[in-house]
Amino acid sequence: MTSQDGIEQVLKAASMRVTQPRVAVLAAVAANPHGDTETIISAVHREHPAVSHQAVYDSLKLFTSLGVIRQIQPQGHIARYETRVGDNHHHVVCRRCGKLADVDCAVGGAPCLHASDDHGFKIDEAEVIYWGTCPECQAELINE
Amino acid sequence: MTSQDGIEQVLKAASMRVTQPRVAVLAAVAANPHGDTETIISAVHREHPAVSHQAVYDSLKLFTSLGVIRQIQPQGHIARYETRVGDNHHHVVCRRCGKLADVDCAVGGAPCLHASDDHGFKIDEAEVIYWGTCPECQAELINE
DNA sequence: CGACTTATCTTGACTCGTTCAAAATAAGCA
DNA sequence: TGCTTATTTTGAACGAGTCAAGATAAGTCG
Repeated sequence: MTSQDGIEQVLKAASMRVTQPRVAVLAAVAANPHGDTETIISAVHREHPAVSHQAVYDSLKLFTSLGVIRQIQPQGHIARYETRVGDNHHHVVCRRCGKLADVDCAVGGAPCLHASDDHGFKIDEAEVIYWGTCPECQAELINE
Repeated sequence: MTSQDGIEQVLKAASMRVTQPRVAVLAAVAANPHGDTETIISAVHREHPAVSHQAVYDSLKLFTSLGVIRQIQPQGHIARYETRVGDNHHHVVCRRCGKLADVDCAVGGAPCLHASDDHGFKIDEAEVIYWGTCPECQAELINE
């Protein structure tokens, strides 16, 4: 799905050009699960030093709107990206160090999607973020 | 709970001073449900023109850490605040205009708090944000 | 009640992730 | 191979939020 060919398919299907920066960005996101923008930019630069940060931002935004990648941005943290989309999974965030991990839906397919009173809103997505403390930080807290 | 006396109780219990800016900020948050920082600052200024934006930021952070108010910050939007805390309710956000509404828990007391696999994280909160389109925006979209 | 201590506030500069805009480049078509 | 125009590069700008130093006032103690 994020293979070289897959990328081209997706882009062409959306009438978008297949460019080096775009391919590099998608590869970087796939290679750095939950990586933030900074990480993605660095990863891209390793292979293609000439790619500008702007191109990375543009590509990330494009892929996000196409549904190929997903942006996650917990409160107080900068944006992170992942290629795992469409399976309705959620995330746990460590309050202390900001680490992020995937969490499959507790309830099944599309949990929590029905609010008790939706105020007339037409809801299309339920985003769940679990907050807590990661194993490493738990250990460090004990040693203080 | 956010009455004049209540505020003093909370602050004193935490060994914090009861100051004009703090009282004004809490009153402003109570009077502007889901108001963003800009709104809170304006509201405070109406009564106390001399209060600085920094004092507002400080107070908001203080009250948030004390658990008196809650900060909500959907992706791509600036921080908003509300005084309704401790009842585990969630929010719907309009993708189009950013409007925010309260949503009571669909499942009951503390839904979704148990992740299927928590990766060793010690989870203390489940934050749910529903994304959709508010009634007004639905109407406008039809008229286009 | 008045002086003191220090938490809190004011002021104003600054950070940093992200966006904007114009000129240069290269992807894809003919 | 050349052309058209979507993308990129470049470099400046934005804005919510933070930092730091000195001024102020809340609470305390005599």
